[in-house]
Amino acid sequence: MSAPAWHSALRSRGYRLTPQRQLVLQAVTDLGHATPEAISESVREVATGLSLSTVYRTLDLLEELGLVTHAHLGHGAPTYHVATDADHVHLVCRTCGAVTEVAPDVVAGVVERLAAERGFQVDVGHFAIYGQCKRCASTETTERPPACPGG
Amino acid sequence: MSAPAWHSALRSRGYRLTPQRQLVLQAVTDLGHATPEAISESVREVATGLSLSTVYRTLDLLEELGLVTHAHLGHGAPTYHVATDADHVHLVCRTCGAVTEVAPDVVAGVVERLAAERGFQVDVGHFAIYGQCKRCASTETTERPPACPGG
DNA sequence: GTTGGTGCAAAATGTTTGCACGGGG
DNA sequence: CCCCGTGCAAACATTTTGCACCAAC
Repeated sequence: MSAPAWHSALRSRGYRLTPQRQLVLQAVTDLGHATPEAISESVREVATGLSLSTVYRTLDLLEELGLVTHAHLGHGAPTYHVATDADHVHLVCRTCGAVTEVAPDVVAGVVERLAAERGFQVDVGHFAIYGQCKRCASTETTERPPACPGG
Repeated sequence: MSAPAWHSALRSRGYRLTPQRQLVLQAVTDLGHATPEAISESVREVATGLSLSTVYRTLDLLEELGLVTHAHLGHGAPTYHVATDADHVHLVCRTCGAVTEVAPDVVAGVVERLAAERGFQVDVGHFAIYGQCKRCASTETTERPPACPGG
């Protein structure tokens, strides 16, 4: 493990090393795409008493330090992942809510075009691409599932 | 006015015509990108007593009928617009929060590719494209504005 | 006159904040 | 020993829901 990495990321900025911060970072690493609520539950499986507000404060801190980032996959809670994870784009189905990851090169053309034409630096992973997956599109006319699971 | 259009959209599905529904649809039309809160305030300028829960229920209904749609421009409230508006993509700056609209043909390549390779039908307007605008990118090293206005 | 729609208030969901105590450095 | 970080509870922001009344048809 690269324990020294986040270790010094905190220390060098004057922040303290606490078991809570280690637990949250570990949970984000383990869970992949984790909501604050999920992180809180995950931590509670191995330790007691980590409060939800500490999870929020810790995620803010870890994000400020560049150790984690968050993405919006729907109208619900954001999901956090470790910053060392490779960038990826999320496809979210409006009908079944399924989340699929695709490589960022799928949107590379758009990224380059917006950079060249507008000087806009795209963060490809931050918001999902929304739409309808193959299966749901094909059953479209037959069934009409209720609402918009992913927002 | 195409009053008969939404008129019959409601009636043909067995829904009633109410002043509240007309007011909400009018407000969405007038405001362009409107949050439920903004709609509520807008309506209150011309009428009294429209409750916020009715705004939410009415927006759900109008969306189900295909008269309005919503988009997520940040971590805050979603924005609603009339479905007859032309599709457009939103660029949101992580630093200053500015929202810019771009034509959907900028992302047409991605849309086609995902349709061809994955059978995924993209709703280009639903989630914004997140990143950093030209001005904020150029002042990046100088200033460090606080957080993430657009989420 | 029926029944669906509305207003109000309360609950649910997601996040932030004030404050006193305790542990990290 | 200092004071940052934590837990707890309460505030906050947004959306949903239960229920009685009222209005559209």
